[in-house]
Amino acid sequence: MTVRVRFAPSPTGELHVGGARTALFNWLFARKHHGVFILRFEDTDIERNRPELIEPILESLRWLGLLWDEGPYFQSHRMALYREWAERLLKENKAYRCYCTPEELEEKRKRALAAKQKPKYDGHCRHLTAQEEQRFLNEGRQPALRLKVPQSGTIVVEDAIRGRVEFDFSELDDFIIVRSDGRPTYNFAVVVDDITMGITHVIRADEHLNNTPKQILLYQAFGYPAPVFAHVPMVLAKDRSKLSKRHGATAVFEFRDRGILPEALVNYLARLGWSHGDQEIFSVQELIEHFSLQAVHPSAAIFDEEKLLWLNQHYLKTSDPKRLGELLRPFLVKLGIFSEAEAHAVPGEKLTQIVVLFRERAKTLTELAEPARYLLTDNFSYDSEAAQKFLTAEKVALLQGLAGALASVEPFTAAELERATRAYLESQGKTLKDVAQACRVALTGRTAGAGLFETMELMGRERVLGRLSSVASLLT
RNA sequence: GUCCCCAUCGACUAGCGGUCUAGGUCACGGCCCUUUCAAGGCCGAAACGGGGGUUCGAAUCCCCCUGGGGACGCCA
Repeated sequence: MTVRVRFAPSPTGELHVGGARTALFNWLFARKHHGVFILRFEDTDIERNRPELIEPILESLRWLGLLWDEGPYFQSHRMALYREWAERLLKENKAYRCYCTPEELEEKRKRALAAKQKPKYDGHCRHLTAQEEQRFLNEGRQPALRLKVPQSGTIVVEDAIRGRVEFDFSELDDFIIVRSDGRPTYNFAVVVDDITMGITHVIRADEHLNNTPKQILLYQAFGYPAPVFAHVPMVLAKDRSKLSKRHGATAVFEFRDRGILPEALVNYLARLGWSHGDQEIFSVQELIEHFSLQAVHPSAAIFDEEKLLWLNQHYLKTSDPKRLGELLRPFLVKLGIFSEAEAHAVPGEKLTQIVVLFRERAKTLTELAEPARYLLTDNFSYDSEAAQKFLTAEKVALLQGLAGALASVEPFTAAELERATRAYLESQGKTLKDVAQACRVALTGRTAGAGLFETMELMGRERVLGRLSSVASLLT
């Protein structure tokens, strides 16, 4: 049987890293088993739905490379189907109409909670007579539909990650499957969808484990075998609480915008809660090859940005510089270094050179783009502390002399520049160490950076000579 | 309150009864390399939550406690 899995977000927020990991596990599982990865939007909650979020979620998945084979489907387009399936349960006497109002139910729930009891529906409408129903109808009440749940017994969930999990029917109640306005509830729509879409493996977040017995009951009511369930552990913030906005970046887009590479996020997310021996770095191909639900660690995992950053740097160091250079352009704009048009006009070769020179010093594309400010423009500032420390009168004189020595270097390459610089310093009885930092500050405004001569080459003769000879103006 | 899940270094994890004086990675500390910062190399500190069992033997199996998380909606 072909493996068919689905990722089913609800369009109530951006795609966050927890959801992204769930999607990734589904995708990997599908690819590994040559199966089908289906995308489905669970948008039956008309109050909280935000249709404008659908495209960003799709774009997040595309950016991560998690392309779906089928869909996206929308539950909101499948209302007739749900109605039909609900009708069937009603006809077979497996479900019944409930005329209790949300207000009445809320009242009962509060009372139960206050009495420190588990809130459960009391079966009030389970055995209504025709006259009673008519009376409710006359009052103008719109019934919801509830599933008849056995009062006793147990139901077993065989979870691919957690093993056997047992639930007692006494924990369950006759839950609502269709709202009084005719829209299906989550548990009902999910099961109808998973059955009709032929889902073989339900890989989803841990928080749904408690819903699973209800869903299995629905499978039984419909007379279909349940799929394999796999509940993946939650992704937690540093303080062990559920990841949320107050913890900083959580949305996939935020990481993209900060200059995280998709392959780094994918690698990180895959390795969060899953492992394959001691291996840390995985290509997508390796991930597909080695992924298994059995190897998913069952406990919740804390999202560690430091490790993500380390992986990001790894991919910055090892990816094709040309590709990375092109990725830099939007960051040039975002950092205010260039206008859109200017960023577009920067020769690709320059960007590639920046990548090669700085990739070992940057953890993100943002950091990688930063040096372009002093490399490619004159609109940069000097670190006054550094200037004060390194640009002494003696050093300034030396640098001005150096400007003269470098004026006619040909070609203007790192190797030639180093030769000329060392020769000049030797003639002055100085070493490179004596002037390197001062020179760096004069050229870049800062004390940290790439190799001095490589920096000069990339900067170009005009900027180097100009900055060295005008260095006196920086004296304070 | 009830139910469910989880429990190895600060973090992610390896470990699936003896090979564990518990391994790897991130972060952290030190040293080396070095024109700075990085990168890299080497070294180091750092964990089986507690208590009972089972067993010749337990990080590994069972129970209890504790701790953390989740669910208990006409939300998903």
